[in-house]
Amino acid sequence: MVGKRPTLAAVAARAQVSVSTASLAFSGSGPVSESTRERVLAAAKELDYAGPDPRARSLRRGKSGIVAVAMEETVRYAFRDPVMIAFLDGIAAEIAAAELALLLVPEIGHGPATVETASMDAAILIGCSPVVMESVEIARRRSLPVVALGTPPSPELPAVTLDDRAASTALARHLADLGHSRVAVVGLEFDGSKHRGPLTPAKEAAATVQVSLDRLHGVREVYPDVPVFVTGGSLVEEGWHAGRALLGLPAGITSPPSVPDTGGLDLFPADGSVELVPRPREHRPTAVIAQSDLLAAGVIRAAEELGIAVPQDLSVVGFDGIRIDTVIPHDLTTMVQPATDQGRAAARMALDLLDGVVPADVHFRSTFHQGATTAPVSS
Amino acid sequence: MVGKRPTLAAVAARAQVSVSTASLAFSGSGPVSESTRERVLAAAKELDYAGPDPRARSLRRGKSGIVAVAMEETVRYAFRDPVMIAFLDGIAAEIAAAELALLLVPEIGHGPATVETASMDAAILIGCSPVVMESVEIARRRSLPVVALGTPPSPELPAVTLDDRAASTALARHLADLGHSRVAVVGLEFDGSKHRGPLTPAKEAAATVQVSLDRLHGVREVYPDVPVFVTGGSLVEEGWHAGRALLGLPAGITSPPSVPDTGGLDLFPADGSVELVPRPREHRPTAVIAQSDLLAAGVIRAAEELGIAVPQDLSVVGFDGIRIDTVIPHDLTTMVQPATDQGRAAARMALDLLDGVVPADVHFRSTFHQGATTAPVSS
DNA sequence: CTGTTAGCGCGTTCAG
DNA sequence: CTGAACGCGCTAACAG
Repeated sequence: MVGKRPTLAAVAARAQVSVSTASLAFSGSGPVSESTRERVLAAAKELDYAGPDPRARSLRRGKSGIVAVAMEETVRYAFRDPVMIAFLDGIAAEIAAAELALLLVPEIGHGPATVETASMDAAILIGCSPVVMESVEIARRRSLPVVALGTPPSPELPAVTLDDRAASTALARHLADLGHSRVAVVGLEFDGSKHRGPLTPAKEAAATVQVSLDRLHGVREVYPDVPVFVTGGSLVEEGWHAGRALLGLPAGITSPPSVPDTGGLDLFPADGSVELVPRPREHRPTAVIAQSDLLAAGVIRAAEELGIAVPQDLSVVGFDGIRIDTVIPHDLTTMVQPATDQGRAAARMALDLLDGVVPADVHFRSTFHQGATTAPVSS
Repeated sequence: MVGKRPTLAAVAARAQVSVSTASLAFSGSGPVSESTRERVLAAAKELDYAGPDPRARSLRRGKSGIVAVAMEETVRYAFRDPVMIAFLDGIAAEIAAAELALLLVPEIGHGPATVETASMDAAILIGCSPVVMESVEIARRRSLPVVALGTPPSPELPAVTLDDRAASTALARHLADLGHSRVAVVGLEFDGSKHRGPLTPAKEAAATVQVSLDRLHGVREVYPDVPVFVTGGSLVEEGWHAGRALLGLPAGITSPPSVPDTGGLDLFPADGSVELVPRPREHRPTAVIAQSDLLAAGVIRAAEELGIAVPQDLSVVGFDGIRIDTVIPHDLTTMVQPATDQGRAAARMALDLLDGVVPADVHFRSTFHQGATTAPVSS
C-alpha cells in the first residue's frame, strides 16, 4: 500500500539534471533557468514526487521549522482557560506568519520529556513552576532558544511579563475607594496540589506559582491582612466552590467565626446534600478579589444562588479581561491583560532568537475595566 | 552564545568506546554492558551532551515521532468550540501515551501548506471540506497515513464518524412527540462563507460542510419543510443572532411573514440601536433545533431577552452534549456525542496505521439527553 | 547557470 | 559484546 517514495535523485535523473540542480529548483533559493526548473517539476509530477523529505532537509539545514509550545497542563485543562487560548492564538498567528509549525507539548513533567526528544528549533514555555525551569535546563543543554510567557523575568531567560502585582493593587485600591474593608481574595493555585482551602502561612511559604503570589502581594499593598481562599485553578467551578465557602453556611449551623478550614476538594458538596444559606452580613466579605475572571464568574454565581446581589451586596472583581460572553455573562470589573499580544510577543521573541537576535524582555501592562460588578459598600 | 553541541561521536571518543556502542547505550535497544553504558552516560554528562539529535535520528529511522492534527480553523476559533477541544484532548492523550509529539496545523488552506512541508509520521484531519480533501491528496503523495475525524467515510480514508443524521432525527422526533409543529433549525455553517441568513436552495446546493447537511437531513425525516437559519459557526453569539432573527422583530414593524432575508452579518444589530420585541406567537416557532449546544445557548439567551420563556414558550434542543457549566448554564436537551472518545479513536487509528495495521472505521453513536429546555407545546 | 563533492549526525549492518 | 564502515536524502560549497 505504501509505495516507496521517489527521491530527489530519482527526479533529477528523470529530468536529466544533477541532484543539486533539482534541489535548487525545489527550494527556489538558487539561480536555475526557467526551462530547467520546469523540466524538474515535470519529472517530479510524473514520478508523483511530493517534494524534499522534511526529515532529511531538517538534518541538512540544521532546522526543523518547528517551534514548540510547552505547558504544564493537560490539553483539556489548558484549553478551558481563555487566557491560555489567547496566548496560543497569538503564538500560532506569528508562527504561521513565519511559515513555521507549532508543536504542542502539554503535560511537561509527566512522563518522558518530549522537550528532550522532539525536533524543534525553539521553545516557548508557558507558566511558571519548577517543571518549567527543568525544561529550560533541558533546552539549554540542547542549545535551543527558549522564551517564557508568564514567568518572572530572569537574566537567563527572555520573557514576556505582565504587571500582575501593580494591576492587583489597582483593583484593591478601586475597592478601597468604594469603601470596602472586609475583602477576601479567591486565589489561583499556589502549588501543584489542586487543594482548595484557606491560604496558610505554610502553604504560602511553599508556593511555586509566581503569578498567584504576585497578584496577592499587589492586593496586600492595600489590604495587608486580606484572607485568601485558594482554589484548584482558573475555572468557573472552582470560583463557585470558593464563593460558597466564603459566602455560605450549611443551614442550621450558627455562624462559625471564619472560613472552614479544609484541605479536601469539596468544601460544601455540590450535589445538594447540604443546604446552604448565606452567612450573616457581618461574617462575610463585602468584596471579593478573584485572581481570574473565571473564578470571579464562579463567585458571582455562588452569590446569586445564595441570594446575595452583585454588586449591591457584594462587589466582585476579576483578572484577565477575557471578553467572551460565552463564558462570562456579566460585565465584570477587571484588569484586562492583552493575552493575544503577549502570545504574539513571545513568538516574536522566539523568532528573533532563531535569527540570532537577542530580544529584550517585553513587559505588558493591563488596563482597568470598570464593569458592573462593583459598587460602594452598602452601609 | 550558542555553543557547538557535542555529537555522539564526541561522547564515544570521550568514553573510549565506538560510536555504535554509544548509540546503543542511549537508545537502550541493544546489548551493552552495564559498565560501558555508565561510562558513556558519564562522558555525556561531562560534555553536557543532551542526547541524540532528533533530526538526525528521525532521518535515519525514517520517523519523526510527530503526529499532526490539521484543521481548517484558526486556533482562536477552533479553541472556542468545546467539541474541538474534546477532540484534541482525546487525541493528545493517546499521542502522549505513545510517546509521540503533536503538531498543530491550523488554517490549512490558507497560505503555504504546512501539511506538505512539515515533518510528520501521520496526520489527523478534523472537519470536512474541500480543503481537507486537498490535504488528503498531499498526504497520499507523501505516503503519510491519514485518518479523518468528522468526515463522511470513504473507502480511501479511515475515519471516525458519528450518527449525525439519526441523532438529529431523534431530536426532531422528540419535539414531534411533544406536539411541536412550527419548528426551525438553527444551523452550523454550510460553506466557508460565514454568512448568516436563511438557507436557500442555492446555498444548500453549494454546501460543503457535511455535518450540517447530515444533521439537517435527519431533521427533515420528521419535518420535511423545516426552515433553516444558517449561522457563521458554533458560537453562542451566532446562536444569539439567529435567535433574535427567528424570535424577534424591530419594535413598530407589523409582523413580516417570515425570517428576514439577508446575506449580511448582522440581522438586527447588537448595539441596541434597534429595539426588538418578540414576534407574535403565530409567527414564531414553538421549538428550535440548534445544530450545536453553543448555538442553542445563544438561542435561549435571545429568547430570554425577548421575554420568551424556555421551555414554556419555546423548546430548544442542541447537539454535542458539552457538559461545561461554564458555557451552558442550562440543562440542555441534546444529543451527547462522545467527543473525547472520538479523538482517542482517531489517534489510535493513526497509531495503528503507523504500526502497519489498517484500521476499520470507527462509528460512534450519540445518546439522547433529556434536559430542561423542552416541553410540550403550549396550546 | 550547472555539475561535482563532501558531509549533516546518527543507526545499522557485518565482521571481529 | 565491540569496532569499522556505509548510507539515510538532502543541501552548501565550490568548480566548471
